Parts: sequence; C-alpha cells; structure tokens
Amino acid sequence: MSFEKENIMVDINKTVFQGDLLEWYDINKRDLPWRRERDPYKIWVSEIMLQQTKVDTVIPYYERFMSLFPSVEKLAGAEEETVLKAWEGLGYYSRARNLHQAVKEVKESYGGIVPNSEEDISTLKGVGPYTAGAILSIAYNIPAPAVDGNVMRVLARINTIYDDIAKSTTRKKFEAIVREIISTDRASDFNQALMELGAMICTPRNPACLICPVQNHCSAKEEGVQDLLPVKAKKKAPKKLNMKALVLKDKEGRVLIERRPDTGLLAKLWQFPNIEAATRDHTDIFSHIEKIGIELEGSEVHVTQKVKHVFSHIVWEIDVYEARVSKVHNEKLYETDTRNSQRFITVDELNWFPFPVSHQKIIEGTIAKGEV
DNA sequence: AAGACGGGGAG
DNA sequence: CTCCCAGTCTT
Repeated sequence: MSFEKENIMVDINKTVFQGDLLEWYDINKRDLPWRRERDPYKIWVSEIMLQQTKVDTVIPYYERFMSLFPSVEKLAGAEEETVLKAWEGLGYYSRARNLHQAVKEVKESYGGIVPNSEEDISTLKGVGPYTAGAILSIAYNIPAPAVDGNVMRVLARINTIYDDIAKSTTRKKFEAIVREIISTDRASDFNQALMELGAMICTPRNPACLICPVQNHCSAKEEGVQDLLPVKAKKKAPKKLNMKALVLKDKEGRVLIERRPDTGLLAKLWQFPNIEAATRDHTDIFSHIEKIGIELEGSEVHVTQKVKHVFSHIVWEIDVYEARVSKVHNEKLYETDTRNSQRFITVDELNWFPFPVSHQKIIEGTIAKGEV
C-alpha cells in the first residue's frame, strides 16, 4: 500500500469522523448561556469559569457575572474586590484576578477587542494553551486545538493512547492529533463537540459507548478497553492543617475580619482572624488576641464550632472561638480605610466582602445563628 | 516535572 | 470514601 493511498484513507476516515461527530452535536448540544451568542468576551469569561469547574456550577455564576460586567469595558472599570465578590464560592480565585487584569490589558492595548491571534491572546494573564485555543476556535472559528480533560479522554480512547494525561507533556500529543482531525470550516463546533461528547457520552466512568456517534472510529471500544482509559496518575493525599479562627464581637455587635495576603491561598479574600494551631491548649489564641490589640471580657475562651474544609491539596480542621471584646487598644481596627487589613464591620457589611467557603461556614455556624 | 491553587458533585 | 472536572502559574 502506497504512502499516498494511506493518506487518502485517513482523509476519508477524518471526513466521516467529523461528519458523525458534528451531526450528533448539531442535534444533541446543550443550550448553554455562552452558546447563545458569539461575543469573544463572553466566550472568554465562560472558558475561564469552566476551568476545573463543572458546567452546572458555572451557569449561575456566569449569568450573575454577565449582568454585573456585560462587556470588556464594564469589567475593566470594576473594582477588583467587586470582581472577587462575584467569584465568591467558585474557587481558584487567581482566575478572577488574572481575568480582571487581562481584560484591562485588552481595553488598553487592543482597543477593547479580544485578540484573535495565538501570539497575542497567549500573552493575556490566565490564558493558557487550552483557553487560547478555545477562544480562537469557539469565538473566531479558527482551527486551533483546545485540549482539555474531556478531549484527552475522548482521544485517548479513540486512539488507545496510554500516556499519562496527568503529565504536562502529554497535552501536546493530543494537540497534534486535533490539528490533524479538526474541521477547518467548523472549528468552533468541532472543538465544542469533542468536549460535549466527553461530558455527555464519553464520560470518565461508564461511558455510553452503545449510543456514541463515533463508536465506529473508537479503538478502545473495538478492543473493549474503554474503562482502562485514559491513564492518569493519582495525586497524593492533601496535607492536614489544624487551624484556630476567632469570631470577635465588640460591644456594638461588630465583628473583626481581616484581608488575606495578595498572593497564595485564597489571596485577597477576607476571613476571620485565624492561626495555625501551635499548642493544644488556648495559649496560642491568647497571644494572637494580644497581638491584634484587643482585650476580651473574662479570661475564658472556648470552641463553639468545628469546621472542616477540604482544598485540593490541603485540609483545614478549624476550631472556631467566639468571644466578646471588652477593650480595643488598636484604634485602626475602626478605620474604614480599605487598605486596612483588619477592621470591625457590622453583620450586614459581611455581605460586601468576598469570603472563602471555609469562612462562610463559620458565619453560618456563629453569626447567622443569631446570638451576638 | 511537580506542586500550588477551590469547590462541588457523582458513584 | 475517591475521582475529577471546558487548566494555569510558579518553582
């Protein structure tokens, strides 16, 4: 068999594969908010939100975000704190900060138009190989690969590829495959169809091979190894951390909150003062209270709630202390300067600050229960 | 190449 | 309980 003829066969299979996939997609695609129009800005926001996050989780956030920031100009003009508040509960908050910064960049350097070249779009903060390809293809119909977890799973099965998809180098292999098989005139639909197939049919467990539109193209189905693919190394167990948090109330019923550092875990979100437990007793709590610059009523403190919160790489076991404040030595705690990292606020004002879910749990178990 | 970075839902 | 999701950035 000649080399030319093999290429012809590949091309024929490719055309049939595209046809089978796109025909299925045209009929079965979900009606998602970001599919109602092709505004590159809206596609962009949706893609950032969808990173490591399921569609059902994203939808209400996306709707709210678009009502608050319907355009590049609106988002670029917003306060970062407002953007973080809109992101509250979604997780991976650097996505929100990077998106905000990148949108400002688009407004200033690209006249508010989301760039349509691989080179320009990849310079934007938070836009990596996947998101660049997703925006170029979905918004501009440019035949660029957009390889996410879905695509790697689908293609690993179709081509029985046993490479570890947890490795950073593996993605490039799948990008090369997509470049070979992508529809050049329907790049937007093709990439979305591949992901839609991964989400609806070619699922991680119990894939619905019997109703799969491309089952005739699938090596894993043919060999019966779909349950073995894709290969993915399992990650190590998260590290456990014992924390102690303080819900401190002054005589007017205000509570003390503080802003987290600009970088690292939950950067720039707000929280109740807390420390990593240093002792088994309460002495570390007392020294921290002294450091804040306040005094408590009485000399006894006790734990009123235990909160467990699981991150991808850390587990917080938080002992929550509630206490009444009798004296405040540090008068800065009452200044409304936003640069102030610690401040007393009213219970109603809690709704204005972005909190991580771990501290929303603390609010639920203490302040929201009344008993101030 | 490996780890940091959230939170939720499915099985 | 385990897995992992429309990943990116940092080291």
